[in-house]
Amino acid sequence: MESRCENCIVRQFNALRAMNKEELKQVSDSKTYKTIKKGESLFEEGEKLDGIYCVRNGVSKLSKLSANGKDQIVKLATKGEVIGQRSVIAEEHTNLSATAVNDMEVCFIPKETIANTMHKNPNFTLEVLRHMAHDLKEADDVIVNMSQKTVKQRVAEAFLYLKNNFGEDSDGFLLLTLSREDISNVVGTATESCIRIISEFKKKGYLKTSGKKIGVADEKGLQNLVNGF
Amino acid sequence: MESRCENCIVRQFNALRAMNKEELKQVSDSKTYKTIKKGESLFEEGEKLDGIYCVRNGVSKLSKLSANGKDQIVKLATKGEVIGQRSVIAEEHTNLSATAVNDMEVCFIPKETIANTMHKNPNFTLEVLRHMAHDLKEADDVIVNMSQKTVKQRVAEAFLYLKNNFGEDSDGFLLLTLSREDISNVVGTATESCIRIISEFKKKGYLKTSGKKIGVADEKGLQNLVNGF
DNA sequence: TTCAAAACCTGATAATTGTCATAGTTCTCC
DNA sequence: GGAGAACTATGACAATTATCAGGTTTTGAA
Repeated sequence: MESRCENCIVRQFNALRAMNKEELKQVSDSKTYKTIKKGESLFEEGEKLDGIYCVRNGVSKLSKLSANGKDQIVKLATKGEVIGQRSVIAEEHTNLSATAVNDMEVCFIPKETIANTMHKNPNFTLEVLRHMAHDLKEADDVIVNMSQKTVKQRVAEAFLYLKNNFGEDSDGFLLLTLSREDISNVVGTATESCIRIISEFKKKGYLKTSGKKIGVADEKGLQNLVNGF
Repeated sequence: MESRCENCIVRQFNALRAMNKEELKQVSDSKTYKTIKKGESLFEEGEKLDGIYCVRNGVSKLSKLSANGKDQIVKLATKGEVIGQRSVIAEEHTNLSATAVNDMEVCFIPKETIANTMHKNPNFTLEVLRHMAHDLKEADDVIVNMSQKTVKQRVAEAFLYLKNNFGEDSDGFLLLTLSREDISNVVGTATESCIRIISEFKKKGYLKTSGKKIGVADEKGLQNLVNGF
């Protein structure tokens, strides 16, 4: 399953696209390939990271344990995204835990390789900066949603997000299946409340289910709910 | 009130510390000095920015209007901090509005000057990146607090934050006086709920007031509350 | 100084959300 | 293929928080 970064499609989605051939070669030579099984963790909150992870396949949840014992999922990272860069750049311990939501394939790139390129290639650093600027905007938007929208609106928004970012199969069911608990932890609510709202949405025709799978049945309806109608 | 950036103390707190003499001269020559009165806005959400603001004095709230008509304050920026860099770096319209909470003095630096330095000086870009990494961490923490802590805990936390980041006078009253509405908008709650909790904290001896001024009277007590005791 | 507007405060009530208890369902793995 | 674990579901109730309505106090501008 190993391959050369130069030919990696995934790279097109992240800051590594700004690297030149020589730099990519260095990454290719120093990287290690890993598989992580569903439920296993890439790293835990507070750990010191020696490099960053580039996701080739699968999805990871980035979460933080709060004082009341609940995990808050802050972000879901999928194919093409890089995990751990914030901590490596700031030279701090990680602020979040990363856990595989399904089976994953990732490349681990040692921090020295990254630091090396950042000192030599301003374009790469700038590209990393742009990606982080984007992450920051998203985080700010999440803050506003968390504090100003009702749980019902946030659940609706979560399903629209899952549909638009992870897609659906030919029958209209979400490709990324999260447990009810994970959905609650994205939304920031009690699992029971989340389940109740999903049931309600099903009754109202906004969602459909088939076994464990959930699908968006009425995107407009959900969108109206999010917008407060 | 004009002065040379080379001698500006404020610069020590932000990414401009990584600039060399020549670059600072360029900033000094292109910057403009502005004063903004309490309540006036530096920019509104959705505007296109032609540069960044470096705060020399005063405090600005960065907020976003949500669908229900309430402002959510995402960050308070004070002396030494830079405002608008995210939007300039990402070359996007601003995501937040910036409004002066009290009278401000700021320097406006055209984006060309910044872009110019970023392309030439990797250390500067890296320093900007580090600051943004820090902002992102703080934003992630806010997300967790918003979704997992009660309003009471968040109010307690807000006062501890105000004390530790903006200081208090010799009588122990907060130097930064926010309206009850602004506090609610930081905490993400209804103004009435916020006022009620402030009253309660006063009765319990956690806070003290004198006219419009509020002071932290029992830091330990507030901290315990935040931690869930 | 005065008066209107804004800010602050409190009570009553309703709506939202969380918690606890319990039961059904699905999944896993021996 | 069956036992136990984990996940999903629902009801009853409690706690939290928002909303509305009415006051008082403070502020700022004429």
